[in-house]
Amino acid sequence: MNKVEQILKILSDKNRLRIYKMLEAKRCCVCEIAYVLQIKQPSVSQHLKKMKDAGLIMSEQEGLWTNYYLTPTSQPYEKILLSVLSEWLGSDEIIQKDIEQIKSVDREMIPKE
Amino acid sequence: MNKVEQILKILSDKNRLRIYKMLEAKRCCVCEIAYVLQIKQPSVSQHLKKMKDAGLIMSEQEGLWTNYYLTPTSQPYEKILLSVLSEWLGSDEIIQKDIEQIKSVDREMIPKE
DNA sequence: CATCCATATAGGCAGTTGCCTATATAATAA
DNA sequence: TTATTATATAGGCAACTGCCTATATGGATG
Repeated sequence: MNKVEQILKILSDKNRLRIYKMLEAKRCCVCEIAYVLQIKQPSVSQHLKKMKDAGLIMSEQEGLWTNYYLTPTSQPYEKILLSVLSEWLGSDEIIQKDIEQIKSVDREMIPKE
Repeated sequence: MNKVEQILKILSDKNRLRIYKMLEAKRCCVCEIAYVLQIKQPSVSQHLKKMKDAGLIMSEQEGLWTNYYLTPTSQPYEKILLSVLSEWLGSDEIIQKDIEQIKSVDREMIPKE
């Protein structure tokens, strides 16, 4: 039950749901996500840390950038749960705009606060 | 997204997950749930209120007792999500004990504090 | 009516959350 | 090395959570 509870807790936050869907669309760095969510970079880092600790996402260094991406889950229940959530969220307007935006954003061009 | 978020938030609590599975097993009154969860009656009432506000459960008066039961959902995504969660939780030891206990408990015989 | 009983509500408290600003870290570039 | 840049971490703060105790509510019964 703890694993279920943990995943539900992690995903029961609007911004983390948005992050999840963005990472589904493409690998993202912290500043891209911060730009789309319109919150400060440290807040994004904290969300990503929680999601990473829960095993939902992973990261890879690319120079100065850290690219985050979804963990390819093999656990059947988790897999199904996430895909249902993903589909459900797919019909959300904000999510749709996020995906559009994250796909077109250029990480080199993001104004630095 | 708000609906998704709300449901995830409601279910991201261990005791509420246990309540959900108990109500799946049978209609329960507050004192039965309090007995199984080993928490005080007001705490159970509060959990139930939240779950009811989220539309997850409903209640019906039966004399002094209030019987709670799962809302028959027609919303497809919610339905699938809940059934996946339910299956996943079905393999949990604590949940299994809860179900056994809630099925055999006699509401007339619960020691009053 | 008055009492009893199951449940609901109010209020308090400690722990958690999500955001922020300030600062540290680590990789790159000059 | 020093400066720059992206990210991580620390610390603070207001809001929220889940539990408790005390009390209110309302149906059932004598």
